[in-house]
Amino acid sequence: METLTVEQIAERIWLSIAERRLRPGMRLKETELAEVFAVSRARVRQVLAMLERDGLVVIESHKGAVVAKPGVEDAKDIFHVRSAVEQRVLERLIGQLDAAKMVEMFEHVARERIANNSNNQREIIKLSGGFHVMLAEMAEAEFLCSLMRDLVSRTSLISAAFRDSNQHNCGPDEHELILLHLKNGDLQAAKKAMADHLEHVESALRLAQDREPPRSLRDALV
Amino acid sequence: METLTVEQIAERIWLSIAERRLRPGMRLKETELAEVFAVSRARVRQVLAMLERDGLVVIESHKGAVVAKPGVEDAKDIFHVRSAVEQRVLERLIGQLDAAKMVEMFEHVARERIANNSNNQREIIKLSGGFHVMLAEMAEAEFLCSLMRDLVSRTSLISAAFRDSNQHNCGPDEHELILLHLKNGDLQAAKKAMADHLEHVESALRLAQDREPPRSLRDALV
DNA sequence: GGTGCCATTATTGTTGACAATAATGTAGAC
DNA sequence: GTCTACATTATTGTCAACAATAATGGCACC
Repeated sequence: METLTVEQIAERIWLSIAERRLRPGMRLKETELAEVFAVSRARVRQVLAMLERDGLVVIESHKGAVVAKPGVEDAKDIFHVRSAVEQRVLERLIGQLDAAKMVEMFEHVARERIANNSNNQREIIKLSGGFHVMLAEMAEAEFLCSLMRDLVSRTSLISAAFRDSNQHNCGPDEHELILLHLKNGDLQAAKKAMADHLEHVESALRLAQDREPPRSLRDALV
Repeated sequence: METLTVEQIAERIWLSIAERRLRPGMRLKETELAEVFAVSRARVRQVLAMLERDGLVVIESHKGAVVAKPGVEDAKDIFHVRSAVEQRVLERLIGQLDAAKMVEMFEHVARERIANNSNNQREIIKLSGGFHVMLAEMAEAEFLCSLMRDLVSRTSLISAAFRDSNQHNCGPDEHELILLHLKNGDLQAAKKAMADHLEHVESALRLAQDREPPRSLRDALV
């Protein structure tokens, strides 16, 4: 059996969080993860460090890692920053588009639709986040790209923490609408569609109050 | 002698980059760093991973770490995102201010001025970047804070790469002006002052062309 | 019976040795 | 003399054992 790379393990954990199999506040013991993924603890440590930088887990010295538990304020801030960054991505993207990129983008949405129809939750999660990262990549701005990756992973966590059901909330139709406006070269319409899309995602959550039950006795008291 | 922590080493390296003692493209060998700071290679590795996430170094598999060499486009993008984020920080900050914070902020500027007068380059660099991070901290938004830290460190690198002399370019006067507007509760004026300040910093650089001489033969040819 | 203290255990943090990989230098063939 | 193939070296990647720390449970004492 091939040993998993750091990135592969990180993605697996990210997916588990997005699928709400790993809930905010849950502890991630190094030895446990090492056994599950059949790798050394050193590698698990790298993975956890990476997940921490993406805001998915928090690590306390000599205490270990737990899945991060974003508050309502965190969520609102991230959505606000994200909408600003997505606008910036579109601004840059409109000047960098060509036919090949356009095709690739529509193909991505097509894959989203297939996953949606077959109700493949894992693929749906990967692809709907991936759409926004792809836009940033095609804008060919290194920093925007890494920032978007960060924002998407944090959004996944927020979505997992505050969403009611296991249903995804980032459908292919709205993505396609953005692409259509881009294809027409209508930047303003694309930005509007993006803003609406993000607002739909945010409003699908219950950000009014912290509804999450505490994960442990400690959480209930602290 | 006390062994240095990961953060301390990272700061030392960051300072060296900001002071242009470490130039973009320079190689950072693990064993070398381990000797210099008298720590194990494992710790150096953690430091390098941290610096990579901050965009200060790039790590290639089996090749090692080199000081990042931002391009003009990178620089412009980072400044653009930064100005947007700084505006957001001020918006949040205006609602979170109290007398104690105000005092602390003016004290920070006072320290900047002292460092400026005594021409203590190291302190100047630390404090002028620290000013913006402090603002984000006082806005009490976790994500904005970590994002600002990231942006400030990337800005330091850009500044080191594109600035002509070793002179700093983020003086205390403009910082104080922002604080005065905040004290008066004039958000618009504060935002304007911040935008002007960032523009001054950016225009002090030579972003028109890549002036950096190549760091190695390879760079000159590739 | 409750409470504070100490021993035990579980978990993280650190280190040095070893393996894998890429860069460098060298010798031989043409 | 130049080029290619091979050996050497330098550097990074990986791991498993050890040390340090915090959580747990038991015991005496009040």
